[in-house]
Amino acid sequence: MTQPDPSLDLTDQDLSLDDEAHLTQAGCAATRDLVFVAAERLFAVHGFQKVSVRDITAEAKVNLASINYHFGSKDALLLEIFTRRTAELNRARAKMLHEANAAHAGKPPVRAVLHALIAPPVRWMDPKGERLISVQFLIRARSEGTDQMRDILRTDVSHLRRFSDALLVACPQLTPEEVYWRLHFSLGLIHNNRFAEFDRLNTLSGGLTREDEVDLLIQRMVNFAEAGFLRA
Amino acid sequence: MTQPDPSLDLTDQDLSLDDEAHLTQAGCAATRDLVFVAAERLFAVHGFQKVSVRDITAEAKVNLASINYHFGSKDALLLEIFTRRTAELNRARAKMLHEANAAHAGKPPVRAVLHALIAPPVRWMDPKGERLISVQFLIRARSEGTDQMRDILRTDVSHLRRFSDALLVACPQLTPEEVYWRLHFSLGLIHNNRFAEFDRLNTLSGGLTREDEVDLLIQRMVNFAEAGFLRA
DNA sequence: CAGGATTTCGAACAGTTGTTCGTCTAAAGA
DNA sequence: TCTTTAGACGAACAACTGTTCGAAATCCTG
Repeated sequence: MTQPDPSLDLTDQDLSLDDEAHLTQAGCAATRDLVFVAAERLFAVHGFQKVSVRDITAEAKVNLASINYHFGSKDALLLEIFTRRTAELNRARAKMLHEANAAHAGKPPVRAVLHALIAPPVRWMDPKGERLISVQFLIRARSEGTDQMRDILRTDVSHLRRFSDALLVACPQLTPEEVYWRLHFSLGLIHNNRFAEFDRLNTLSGGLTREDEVDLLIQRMVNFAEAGFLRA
Repeated sequence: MTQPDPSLDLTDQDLSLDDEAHLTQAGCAATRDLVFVAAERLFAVHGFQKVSVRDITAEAKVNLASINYHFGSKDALLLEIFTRRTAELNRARAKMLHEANAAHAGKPPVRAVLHALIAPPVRWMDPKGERLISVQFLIRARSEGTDQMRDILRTDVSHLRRFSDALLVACPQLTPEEVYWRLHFSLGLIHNNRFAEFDRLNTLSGGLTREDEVDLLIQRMVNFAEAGFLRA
């Protein structure tokens, strides 16, 4: 690592941030946090428009006016959930890309880059974990989100560019345009994995009940994407 | 006010059906058709929940009660658009698969099967055509649709099974489970190609303004998916 | 043209939406 | 102890939702 690329690197504070630092101290769940988790769950399950502020406050067992008092508006609450979860996901991806860079002298192979891109969100999909609703929320935000959310996704190319730069280094035979398209396709593998689709696939394949199902799914996805990148 | 019976399934004699046979004769756009096209457009652009019946009737320049009179309810209108467009898309795909079977003595290669799966919806995405809103509507229905719509998609495995069967024949070295997963991934390539994402990609790649852009995109997607299937 | 059927129209319905207001409670600071 | 202040609470607001109804208008057939 004679000349570290700043775009592929991470600042130390990025990697050490605590995702749950926002919670009220002493683990005491304040009204604000109750609203946050209830809203995220309901939004993830039923969609943004179908959930009213009364549904949220009822689920959180707090007063109706709490949302407007603590977050300003329903849309502001939505946006705060979105920005926090997006930052967490980006951080997890950046951390894995950082480790891949360290392990391969700044030139990680295609498979390592794709793994850093795919593994974090798919790991969140583990039904045993409590991150499932967060990734379901983020996937929903991609299509049902407000214009402001989509602007954030669109202007957040700096995060995506770390991966496209790494893939360009790993695939010198490909033009940048080709790399961008195949990266786009790889992202499509992830976004299509909402859990409603899992049922549809279960009808065909016979179920996903294995214990290590998530890791196996990651391997399948990385295999598929890697083949698309290694193609001539 | 008789309801049509659009069958989502398809037999070989259906391949010659006219998609626009439902329109009022002599091209005269009746109120029902005005509502249909206006609703499809608004739903595709703004989403299902954000569009009210007053938005639709205003866009169509018809009376407010027209939706309930001609379709029964807002949800029934939504469902009719969905079933019709789904049937049209399935028919186009089945026709291409049928032709691939005829051209390859019943054993088409992987590439031909994937092309039959990918080309029809991506062709609809051509901004020059008038099918763009239809495919945008269908993509939206996949995540925002009612439970009834998702039931139709989930139980419509007979359509998808034609392709999985053809892929099983073309890839005898793969287990059925592997084929189903890779087919799932290939579908993800398509569903991720909503046009909002195109802008995001444009920021990276520099724009998609070529005349034959759609055909080139189909080639890229088929290349990517084929590589994933031909992988050992 | 007559008259039944079909469609259009305006108005209103009852319910839900996000938000706001004034008041009350309770803990912290001086 | 008195004052300040952040938060919780119930009630209400105005706007909007999908739907329904009866009357008016139009079309089609005999």
